[in-house]
Amino acid sequence: MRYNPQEIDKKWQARWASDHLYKVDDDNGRSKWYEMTMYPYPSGNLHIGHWYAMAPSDAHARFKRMQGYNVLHPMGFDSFGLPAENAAIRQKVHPHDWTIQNIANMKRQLRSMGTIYDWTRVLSTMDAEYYRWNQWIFLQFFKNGLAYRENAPVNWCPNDQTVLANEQVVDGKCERCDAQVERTNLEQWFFRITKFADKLLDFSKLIDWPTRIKTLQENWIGRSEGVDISFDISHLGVEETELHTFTTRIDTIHGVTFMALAPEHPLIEKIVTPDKKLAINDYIQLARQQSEIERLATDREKTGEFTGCYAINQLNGDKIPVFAADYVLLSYGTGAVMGVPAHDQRDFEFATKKNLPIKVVISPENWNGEDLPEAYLGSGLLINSGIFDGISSDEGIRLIAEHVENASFGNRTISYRLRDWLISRQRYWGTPIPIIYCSTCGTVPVPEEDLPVELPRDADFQPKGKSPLASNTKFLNTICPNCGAKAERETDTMDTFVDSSWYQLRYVSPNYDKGPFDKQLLKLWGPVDQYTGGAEHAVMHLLYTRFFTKALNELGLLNFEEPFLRLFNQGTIIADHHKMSKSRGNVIAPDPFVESLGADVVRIYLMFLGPWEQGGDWSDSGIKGMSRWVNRVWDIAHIDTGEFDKVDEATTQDLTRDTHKTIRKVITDLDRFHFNTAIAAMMEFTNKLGTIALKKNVVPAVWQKAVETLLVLLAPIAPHISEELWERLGNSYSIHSQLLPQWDEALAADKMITMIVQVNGKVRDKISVQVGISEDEAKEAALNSPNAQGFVGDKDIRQLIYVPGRLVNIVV
RNA sequence: GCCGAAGUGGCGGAAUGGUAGACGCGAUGGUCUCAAAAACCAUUGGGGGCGACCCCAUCCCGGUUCGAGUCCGGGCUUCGGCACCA
Repeated sequence: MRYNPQEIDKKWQARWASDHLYKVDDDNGRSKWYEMTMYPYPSGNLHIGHWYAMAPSDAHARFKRMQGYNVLHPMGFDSFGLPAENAAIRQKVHPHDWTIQNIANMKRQLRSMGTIYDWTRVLSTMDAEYYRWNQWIFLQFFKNGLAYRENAPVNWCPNDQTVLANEQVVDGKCERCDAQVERTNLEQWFFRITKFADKLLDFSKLIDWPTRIKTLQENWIGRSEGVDISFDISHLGVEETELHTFTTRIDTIHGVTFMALAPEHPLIEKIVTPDKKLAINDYIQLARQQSEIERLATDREKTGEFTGCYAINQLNGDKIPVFAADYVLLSYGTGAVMGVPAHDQRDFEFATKKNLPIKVVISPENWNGEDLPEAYLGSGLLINSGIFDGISSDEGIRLIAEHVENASFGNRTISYRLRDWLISRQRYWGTPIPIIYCSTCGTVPVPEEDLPVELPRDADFQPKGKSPLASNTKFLNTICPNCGAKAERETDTMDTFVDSSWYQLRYVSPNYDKGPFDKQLLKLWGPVDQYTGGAEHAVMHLLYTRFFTKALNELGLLNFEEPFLRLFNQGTIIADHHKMSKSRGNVIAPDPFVESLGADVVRIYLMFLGPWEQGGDWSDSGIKGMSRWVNRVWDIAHIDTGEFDKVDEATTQDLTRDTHKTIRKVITDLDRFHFNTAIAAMMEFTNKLGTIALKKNVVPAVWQKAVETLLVLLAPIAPHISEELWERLGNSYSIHSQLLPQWDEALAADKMITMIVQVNGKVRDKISVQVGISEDEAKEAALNSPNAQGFVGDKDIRQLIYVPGRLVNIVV
């Protein structure tokens, strides 16, 4: 009887389903372990990248289960989003129907992997019973000032006819459709994530996150301490009497020779002098056509236009020309820069281009007044700085900040690169924002009891520059919940990152209808102990969900502050040394391999390819090795020990030792996601069993134990074949309800070891010695080694290095 | 430009500062077969020697150490992320 994966996979998948083997009890007396992998977008097919994320995480969750934990390892679908809407536009399929079909297919594929997902807990974000709680959370945020509406410049994708967050613009192009992004203004809903900037910088409550991800988030938040300093423009006769700018280098304030405003800065239109108006308007038009990313390109020449106006530096009375310059961003700081060409490289380039004076206020070492070839960014003694001359620039930062605060020219402040989270989408396939606009009462939140605001099935979702919901009058027209007058609904929907910002809370009680989650059950399960997923979500998803957790915590809805205590990022899988892509034609489809070789072989290969953390290189020939191994395990499990007639005590002891060594290696490796080396250890063990099977020289009971151990260790990785062989060996169902064996250090310990004999650090001999050998005995044995003696000769022995259990190094 | 990760046989990859190349793929030879496939056995970093063995070898150049793939300094290359952040 040969191993027949097609039959065995189906047999056990059906049995596990009908027995509800993976149904999770909320409280079964064991310690909880909540392990999640990032849920997929239901694009229609699980590709090998999905498998690469899910098979190892499933194996790890199974491993924890067999360690005795009560494991929750759920699965769901990120089912709102643009691809469904694009498919609807292209293929005239309703996004709902398209997504439902895809989910059905992907569920089938996920089952074919032999996963432990509890399908009674599956969630899908497009369900009204899910997104109503998006709306509910939105209302809580709104009531607590964490959601607000503002007219703001946004990235506009002309192709998708929609707004993109800065984070979703890649290389000046739309992340999803690659169209060149433009800039425009719209009324948008925001979540006030910036309020949590400092809390998000605090990683102290995390148990284990990659430093890399923490650094990325730190840089993304981009906290910098500085001074908000104002320049006097009261003489210009406009409403504003001061021009505010943020600087981290207040010590260079006396070196300001120009001001640069972002072209979109509202002040520009007001202050521009009549003779400059034409040129400025042209410049603003030009800047508007450029995406933010284009404007930020470092190799670009600095451009700008003089507004004809001057601002007054209140520290020294200098008259400073004000420019519009597109290297200044409206979205950072105050949208205005004080230009200090001598001590900032960008300002230096701008000043050079515009022939502006370069005034040195920090003296570089050994500087004797010549022109600077580039900006001097270092510290030094202040010069040309009035009463601050002669003090160090580092001290200047403190003293001048104090001075401007006392003089009411400015305030010490903290600026962040992080911007508030724009959640409005002018799209159909998403969560409607639960807001009503009334001509009398203004912006009115939908009462909680009226939730969900359901997404209507019929809508014209062809993009027309505004939300498809705006053309659905049945949806649009409503009654003001406040005064009963005719009113209109908000027609924007929410960013799908809202869905994924709290889904981990919903899995705990996916059908709960009195709130987003059952608080009691969440006390039991939350927070997530282990999260796994790709590093591409380092800043967006992971930052947003941390923000949600902290905000819900602050609103008293959660008793913890971090969503994911441990995070593991797997690498990406490539094929034949290249990134998989349709154009290259090297995309691996998992289904054919599952059909021909079985799910277990595909699972094993994905985990064997390389370290999970670093990704792996798939090759069609490599997977054959896994098939061979699994077949060898099959054969070994079928060996009849009745024929073992040359029993040898020493070999039997070796087998016991190898069994315990293998347990130790596999368990410690699986715990740390080192699947590849755990599998290698099991292969080695299999090879040893194969040799023994030929020699028939061990005690049958020890053999039996060794084979069963191998199967139990294999179970998390290859659930089907291990279950089948477990049954064939006469054990009771199910192997997946077994506990992993414990290893015994004493039994795993070697008796004889190979000791290395080195002469001057070079290996000259390998001798077999007792484990407990004393230092003196070891040294003597080393000196007596004939091989080593040949290299020592009659030279003086200067030193003998002894490393217990390892080597002796003879230094001559 | 900045930040991060990585560079080891023909290939994917193993190696608490202590036997470099575990495990697997591929290749070569053999067994089985009419033949092939599959499977199994053996060999497989390069060079030298009849041989026990010897020399060289972990991107490059230095350093620390009895001993470096591993630690330190400098450089090169690849991949990933971020990027005029005032």
